[in-house]
Amino acid sequence: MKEKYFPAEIEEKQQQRWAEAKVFEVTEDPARKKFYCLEMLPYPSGRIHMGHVRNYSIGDALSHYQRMNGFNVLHPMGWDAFGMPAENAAIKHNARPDQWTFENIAAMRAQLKRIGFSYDWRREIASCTPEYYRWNQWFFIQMWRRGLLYRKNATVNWCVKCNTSLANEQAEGGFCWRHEDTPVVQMELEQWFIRVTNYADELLDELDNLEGGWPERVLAMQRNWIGRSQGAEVEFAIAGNESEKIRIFTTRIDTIYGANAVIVAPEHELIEELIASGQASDGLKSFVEKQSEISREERLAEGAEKQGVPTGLFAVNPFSGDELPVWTANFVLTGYGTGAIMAVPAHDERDFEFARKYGLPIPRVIKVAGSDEPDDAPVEAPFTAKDESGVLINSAQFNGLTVPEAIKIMTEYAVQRGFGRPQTNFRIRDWGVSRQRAWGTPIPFIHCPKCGIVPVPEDQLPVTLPADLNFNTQGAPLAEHASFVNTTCPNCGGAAQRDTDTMDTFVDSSWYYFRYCDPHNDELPFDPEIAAYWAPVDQYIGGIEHAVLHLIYTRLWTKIMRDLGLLSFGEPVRKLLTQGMVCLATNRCEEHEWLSPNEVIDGKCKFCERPVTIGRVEKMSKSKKNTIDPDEMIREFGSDTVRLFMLFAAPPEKDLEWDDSAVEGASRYLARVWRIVYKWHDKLSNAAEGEASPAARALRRKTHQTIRRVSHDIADRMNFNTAIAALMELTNEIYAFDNSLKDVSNATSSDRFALREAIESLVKMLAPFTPHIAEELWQGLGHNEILVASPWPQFSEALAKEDELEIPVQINGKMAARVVVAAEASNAALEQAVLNDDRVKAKIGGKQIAKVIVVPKRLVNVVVK
RNA sequence: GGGGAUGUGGCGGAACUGGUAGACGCGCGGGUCUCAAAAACCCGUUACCUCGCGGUAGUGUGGGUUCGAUUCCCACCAUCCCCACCA
Repeated sequence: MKEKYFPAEIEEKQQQRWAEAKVFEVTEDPARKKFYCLEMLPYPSGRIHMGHVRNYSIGDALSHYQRMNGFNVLHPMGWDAFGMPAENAAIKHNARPDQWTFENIAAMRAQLKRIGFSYDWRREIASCTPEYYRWNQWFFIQMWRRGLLYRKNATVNWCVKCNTSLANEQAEGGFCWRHEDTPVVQMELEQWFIRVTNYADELLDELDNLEGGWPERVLAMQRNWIGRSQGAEVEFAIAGNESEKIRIFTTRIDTIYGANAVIVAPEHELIEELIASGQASDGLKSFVEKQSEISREERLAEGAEKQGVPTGLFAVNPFSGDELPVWTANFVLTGYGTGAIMAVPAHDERDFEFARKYGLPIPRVIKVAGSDEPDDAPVEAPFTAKDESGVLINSAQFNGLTVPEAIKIMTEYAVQRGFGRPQTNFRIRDWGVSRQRAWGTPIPFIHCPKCGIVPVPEDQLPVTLPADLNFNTQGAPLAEHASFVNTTCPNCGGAAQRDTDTMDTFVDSSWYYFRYCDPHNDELPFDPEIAAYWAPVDQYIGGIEHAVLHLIYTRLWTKIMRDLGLLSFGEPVRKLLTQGMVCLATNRCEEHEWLSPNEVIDGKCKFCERPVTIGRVEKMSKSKKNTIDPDEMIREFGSDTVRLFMLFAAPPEKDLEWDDSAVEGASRYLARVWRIVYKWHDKLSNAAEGEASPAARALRRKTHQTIRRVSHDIADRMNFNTAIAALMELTNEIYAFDNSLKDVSNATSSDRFALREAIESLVKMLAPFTPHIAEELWQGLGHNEILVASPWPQFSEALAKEDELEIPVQINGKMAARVVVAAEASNAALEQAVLNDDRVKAKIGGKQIAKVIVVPKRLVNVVVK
């Protein structure tokens, strides 16, 4: 063992030992408990960044801990390898996207191996390989057969930069998820869709079961996104043409006697008919035209002012028989519900605003239960409560019912009379999965002029991407590749054409971690029996940005796989941790804009010496140049130091600010551990438990308390920061003990026993966080077995127990004194000790003791008057 | 507008189910060692008053519950995130 800590020398050496011993390679073993620890797979952009390092350091710490605790730990890594950057590289540098991608993968894999994460590399997958994406195609065909995949002409989100359509989830607030400055435009296109709505109820309801294992905000975001709303559809006949109906959706059928209008979206088919048949007024035509011209963002940006025009038609309220004017207005949306509503101004904010603006009547039909306000009192503000506080008035035979009763009874009434029915609507839509890109999974269908859409026979999968695509084209490279497109129909044998869309890359990541379970299977995506052993994932770790993207898709896909008979469960992830971002302050120079940390010298710009403005602490990003390169840090300090810093500086779910001094602190700590182990490593043999000095007993107590605390902090809370703090405390105790001995030769056998126990426990417990130095020190202590495959230390309650306790004493809840008592002292003895204490007596003085509250082993509060 | 989260020293953060607020680390100050410096080791570090013993205040703000509140309840303020004319 060397005297000084040189990370570069030991890290590679220990990585080789692990690789040779295959300690991270696992197979199914029904006799052992499994633990599946998963980190979100990266896109192979070319370089690992600090966000990755943090994510994988968290997962690695947990994996090591569970492995040392006897679990059969599956800890894999792979590449989400399809997507736009490869295509952009192909266009820009005339490269091949597959070559570009595989070069990046090689570079990043080498980086991950240098950091020494405990992956089973035999299970590595890349989603751009035919061995992988063939199963995407297989899934599509299974889904097609079950009606879960379909094709329809639809208005889709289109990003002009990506030059492709996007799912709703990828068009956040009207902007492309990859180009935050690029508004999404709407486009008519025939597309492939996955029938998410079949699973909407289940996707929502099962979120309740994830409570406790998933962060509350992710659950809230998913609930929000799925957006279930229960109500009813009601048909209003058009006056004078009773065979024609307008179907409206409402969650408040109880307010229907208060409707003053029916309002349809400007895109509603009724409007189209009116325009087509020449019945539309000029005002209506120009209004509709204007609405179609302005984009979604412009509509929202215009301050959301409500605008509408009457259509000239009237509709009959099926409950009251009233004829209501039919309007069209900008705030009624096509694509949600039926694209038509009834307006009830007295009980809806929007309808109230609209009625005021256009001078429509505002009849009230609900009032506060028990109020003696007259039923025809003018409405000052809409009354929208949907609970028992509202009672129906002005509603014929339904008067007197509470709102919830009325909703139920009036819906039933509508069903009986045949003009309505209960209806549940969702905000979530079917998933548009076609992309007009070339670097993705080809959609395995053939368009035959005679037979229509025909799936590629399963024994002809995969449909592979041609290697010689031409990316320097205005159009779609796949569609222009004649030998790819032109084929024969598997059904009739006639000439036919392949589908030229590719799949959304979120398909790839929807099921990849099941493939890790059985990565080389060439008959199925995975063997259901093998998956049944490893899955579901016990702990998943990744960024919050996937809360409503990947994490909804993968829950959906799991349910589909269950229905295909591949799985026996529908929720893929037991526990989810959304780790915080890695942040750094930005620097800005007037002349040279964003500056990287090493372009700032003494607060001045390196290039022009102008003073630099320090900006906000933000997520590390290339564009703002506030990044720290993991490779540089690891070269300077070693992988262990970088990991230790990241795990110690903040709890995993919080944002982490990079701090050079704190990194040095982490490095200093490891050197400090090294020195004390070096000092004793060859002097701890022949130690016996024997009669221990008080100091040795105290050290043993600290050791066992630390084992208890660290185990709890990792396993039950994933609070690595406090676990590491506990290890630092133990280290300080070891130093104090070492100092108290003055000289190595003073140590008795039992002193050395206590020291050995403390030092060996410390080294073992460092293994999850800083595996290389721990492994090296373990060897230095004379152990031949591999530490990261050795058992976690166990603590003894008896040794962890304190002999004496220092009990705080309060007088009327304020801190007054401390008394030392035996740990076993009874409540009565404790109370007696407190009341006999001179300081306590003095503080009580002449006051009378009203009562004494004794919290065993914790505190005594004397209440005086 | 609806929903979710966060708020503790100079800084990152501790405080388990209501029980000694500030663990651990960074930074800062002091000491030991040294010709000197670095490193290392040791001590101190919420604020205010006090030479010291000690005292007072203190976990965004204002209330409440309790013997006792960073922790529970109510209202408010600030910051961040998600959804948003969704009927």
